[in-house]
Amino acid sequence: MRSPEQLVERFRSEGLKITPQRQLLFSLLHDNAEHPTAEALYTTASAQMPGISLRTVYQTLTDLTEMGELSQVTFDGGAVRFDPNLTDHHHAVCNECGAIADVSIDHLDAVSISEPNHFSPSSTSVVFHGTCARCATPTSNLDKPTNNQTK
Amino acid sequence: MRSPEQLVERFRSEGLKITPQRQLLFSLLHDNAEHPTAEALYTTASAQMPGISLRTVYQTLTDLTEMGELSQVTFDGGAVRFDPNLTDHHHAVCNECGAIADVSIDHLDAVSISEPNHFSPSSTSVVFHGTCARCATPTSNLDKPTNNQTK
DNA sequence: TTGCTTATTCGCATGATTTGCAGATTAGGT
DNA sequence: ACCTAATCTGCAAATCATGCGAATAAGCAA
Repeated sequence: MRSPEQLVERFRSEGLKITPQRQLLFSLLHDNAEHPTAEALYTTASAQMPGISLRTVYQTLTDLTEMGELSQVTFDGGAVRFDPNLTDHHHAVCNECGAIADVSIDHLDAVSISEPNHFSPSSTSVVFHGTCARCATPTSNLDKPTNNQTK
Repeated sequence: MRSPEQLVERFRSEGLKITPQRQLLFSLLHDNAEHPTAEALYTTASAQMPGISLRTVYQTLTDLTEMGELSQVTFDGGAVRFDPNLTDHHHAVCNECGAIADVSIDHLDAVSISEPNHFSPSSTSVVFHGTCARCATPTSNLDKPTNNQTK
């Protein structure tokens, strides 16, 4: 996703209005690597802007997705999560705390479908499930984030 | 998933009852490579057994999943789909018709996470999006299945 | 076969997530 | 300051899934 400033420019140039709700969401999403759900963003946004509507959060997220500024991802059937990272990347989901990390992958080009089934892939996504560094460390469990997994 | 006969044995040995509803679902799931949703199974089951409850379908699917006879998969935030294929495999989703094919993958072991982020993956799943053989063929579009994608 | 016990089925209510709709509000230009 | 279209908001409703209690039936024993 572009910077809040660039998004303001883009919205202006497309005749869309710059509202405080949108600006807040721009800033909450900027460089956000937490893959938040709409509810999570709503909670955070509400703290800074009491009265903002969940409906508006959904609307803005949908708009940004349609503009290609966000992508949506879901893991294991939970709620949709929003990802402002537009670079080519994949995800690692921690089974313990539910954290989702962006990861780059080497040698993905080596992966191929075994059977000659004539499927023409246009994109490939990889999801790792496992244990994140924080949860793997036996010491200082106090620092562990609570489980954010939806399902 | 095991054969319906083997499942009957397993259920018996665990003190579970063999009901006609369960037997029907065993047969509908056996060798089923369509990755059906609970609703889809309910529709098919209802044709053969009018009056069967959607609740029972969900219940049986959950039971089989907890027994390790089925796995659940979701793509792009749609409804949960059930997969009786217990072998190590991945999926190819057709963007046109929504069909989901099981695929085996070569050289998956070559894939690795680039960053030294200390994430310990216990499993890796790959999903290809693209065009299936049937939809890629310009001729005989009449044979094309209708779009089954949920979202 | 009859009857008993308990698992199972069924239908409805409920929960979670997301979208549709319509009226109130406001950004941005005149 | 005023206008108008875009936006926000709250609520209803759609979709998918699960909890719960009453009715039913499978499997066993006599």
